[in-house]
Amino acid sequence: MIAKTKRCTLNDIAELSGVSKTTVSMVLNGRADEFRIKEETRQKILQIAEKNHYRANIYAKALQAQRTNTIGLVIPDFSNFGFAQTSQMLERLCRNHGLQLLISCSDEEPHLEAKAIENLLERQIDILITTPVCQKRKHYPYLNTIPTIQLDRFIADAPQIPYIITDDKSAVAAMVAQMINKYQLKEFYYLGGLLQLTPSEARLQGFKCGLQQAGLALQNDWISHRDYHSESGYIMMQQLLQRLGRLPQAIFVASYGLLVGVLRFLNEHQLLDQLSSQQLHLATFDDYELLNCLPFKIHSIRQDHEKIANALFQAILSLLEQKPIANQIIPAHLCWRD
Amino acid sequence: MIAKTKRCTLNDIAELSGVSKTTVSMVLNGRADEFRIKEETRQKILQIAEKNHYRANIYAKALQAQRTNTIGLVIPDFSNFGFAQTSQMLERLCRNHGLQLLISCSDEEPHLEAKAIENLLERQIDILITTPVCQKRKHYPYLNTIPTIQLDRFIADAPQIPYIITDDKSAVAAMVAQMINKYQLKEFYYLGGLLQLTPSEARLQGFKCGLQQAGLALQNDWISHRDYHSESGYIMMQQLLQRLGRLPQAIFVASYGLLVGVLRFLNEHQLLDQLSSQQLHLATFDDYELLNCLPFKIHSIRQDHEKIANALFQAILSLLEQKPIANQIIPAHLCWRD
DNA sequence: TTGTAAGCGTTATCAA
DNA sequence: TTGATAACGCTTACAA
Repeated sequence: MIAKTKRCTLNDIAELSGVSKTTVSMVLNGRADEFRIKEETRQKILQIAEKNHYRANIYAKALQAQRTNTIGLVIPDFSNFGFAQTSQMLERLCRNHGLQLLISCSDEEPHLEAKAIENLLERQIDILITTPVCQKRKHYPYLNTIPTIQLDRFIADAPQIPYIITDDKSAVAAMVAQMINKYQLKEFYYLGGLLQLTPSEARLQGFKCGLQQAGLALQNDWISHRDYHSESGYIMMQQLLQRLGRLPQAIFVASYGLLVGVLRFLNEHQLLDQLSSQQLHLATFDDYELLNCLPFKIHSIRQDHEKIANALFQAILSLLEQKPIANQIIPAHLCWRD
Repeated sequence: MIAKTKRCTLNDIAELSGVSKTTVSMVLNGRADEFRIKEETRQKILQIAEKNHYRANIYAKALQAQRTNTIGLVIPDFSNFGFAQTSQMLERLCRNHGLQLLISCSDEEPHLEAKAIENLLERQIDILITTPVCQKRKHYPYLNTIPTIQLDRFIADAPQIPYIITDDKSAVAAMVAQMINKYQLKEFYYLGGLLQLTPSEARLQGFKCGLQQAGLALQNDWISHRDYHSESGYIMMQQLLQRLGRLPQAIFVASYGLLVGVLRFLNEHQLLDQLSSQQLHLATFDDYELLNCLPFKIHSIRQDHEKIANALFQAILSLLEQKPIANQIIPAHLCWRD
C-alpha cells in the first residue's frame, strides 16, 4: 500500500454500483445464488469490480473471520536442497488453495528459531510446521497454543505432536546390507551428524540394522559422529585415515554436506581414484544430480520430497478442519550407481 | 487461529487492568513516556500483558494503519542455491526489522508468476521484489500500483523500475580473457541459457568482451544457446562434440545447471579425464562447494548473495520511506582453481 | 431481492 | 494522566 492512489474497497464498489456493501460482498464471494441477487445487479457489480481491479482486503477479512488462512513454516536452512524442494512444493499447494505459507529459517540456532516462531505466532498463523532445533518440549512453550506439525524431526518428549518424516532407518539398513553382500565387505565405517537429532539417530540405527541383516559384526571404532557441516566430513575422514593408516573398504556418510567434506579431503590427498577403482565404496544419505556426473560411483538415498510436501498439505487440511492427524513415515528411494 | 482457547486481546488486558484500551495500547507500544502514563499503571499493564502472553493482532493493526509491513518476493526457483541464499538472508533482515517477507515461486512460468504476484497483491504487500519471467512491461500491468524492485533480471522496456543485479558481464569478461592468456587458447566455446533473459545476454556479452580483450577473434560456431536445464547442457555438449569430432580447447558454461549436464555427458562418454589432464579447460558461472571436491579444475564465478540481500534490504527501507532508489550492479568474484 | 448495523482488534483524535 | 469514540474493510444476522 504505502501512500499512492488509495485502494478501492467494498464500499467504493457499493457506491459505484448504487447498492449496499452487503450485496456487493455476497456477489463477490460467489454467494449470489444463495441470496438470489438479481442477475442484473450481479452483472453490474461484477463489471464494476473488474473494471476497478477490486481486491478484497484480506486483513479486514482475517480480522472478522478470526482466522488468517496462513501457515507458518520454520526450516533450518533454505539452501538445503531437500528443505527447499519441500518448501517450494508446499508453497505451491498452499497458494493454490488460498493459504499463505510463511517461510522462516532457524539456521539450527535455538534463539533464532524462537524468534522466528514468535514472529509467526504474532502473525496469527493457523498452523505451525516446524523442524525443531531443540530436543526438549520445554523449549517450545507455545505447543498447546497452536496446532503443530513436526517436519523431518521430532521432539522426543512430545508424543502428542504429530510428525512427518522420512523412513531413514529402513533405507539405510537396506542399502548397507545390500552393499555388504554385493561387495563382500568385511568392514563398514559410518560418518554421522549431530546424534541428538532424530534423523541422525534413525540413520545410525539403520546402519546397525544393515550390518546385522548382512551378518557383519559391528566394531567399536566404525562409527564417528560430529555435526553436519562439510568441515566435519573432512575432519572425520582425516581422523579415520590417520587411525587406520589406510583407506577403509566402505563408508556410509549420513548427509550430503558431510559427503562434500569427505570428497574434499580425498581430493586434496589424491585419493579420489581409489573411489573409481572401487577400492573404497562410498554411499550417502541425500541425493544430488551431480552424483551422476562424477567419474566414480557413490550410491545415495533420495528422500521423497514430493510425498513429504503432499503429506504436509493433507495434514494441514485436516488440522484446518479440526481433524486429528497421524504421524507419517515416508519411504526413501535407494539410488544405485554401478 | 482455528477455534482453541480464544486469544487474548487489548480489550481483555484493559479489563483485567481496570483501565481503558487506549492506555493499554499506549503502554504496550512503548509510548508510555510520551503520554505520561503513571509508572504504577504502566507496570500493572505490562505485568498483566506478560502473564497472559498478550500478542497484538497484526491484522487489526494493518487494517487501521493502512500498511502491512509485508514484502513480497517472487523468485523462479527455491532450489536454486543463489536465490535460496538471497531469500534466506533477506528473510532474516526483514524479520529483524519487523517486516514479513512472503516468498513465492514462479517456476519460470508466466502464468504461475502472474498467480503468485496476484496473490501477493491481494495480501497488500507494501513492496514487491520480483525476478521477472517475461520480457515486456505489458505482462506486468500492476507495475504502477506498487513499488517494485527487480532482482537478478529486468524488463527491457521499463526503465523506471529499479533493479539489483550481479555484474555478470565484467566477471565473465575478466575470467575469459585471463583464461585465454593463461592457457594460450586458440578457441573458446560458450554454452548459454535462454537468451531473452538479461543475465544471459550480459554473460554472453561478457564472453565476447573477454575474447576481444585477449585478442581472440570470435568464430560463428563458438556460441550455443538453449534453456537453463541441465539436460540442455548435456545436449549442447553432445552437439558440440559431434560438430567438432573432438573436444574443444575451452568452454565457458553460463550456469551451474548447464554445467551439471555437461559433466554428465563427459562422464557418460569417459571424457572426464581430459579435464584432469587440462586438455579441456572448463569454467562456469555460479559457484558451488562441490567444485572444490572434484579431481579436475573448473573455474567459477561466485555471485555475492550477501551483498545482493543487503542491497535489497536497503532498497526496501528507502522505498518504505518513499525515497527513490537507484539501480545496483553488484560485482561478482572469480574463483580460480589451479 | 436488498439494506442496516454490529463487530472483529487496533490506533488516533479529542476530550476530560 | 486517562478515557470515549470513530475508523480501518469486511462479513453476517436480521430487517425490510
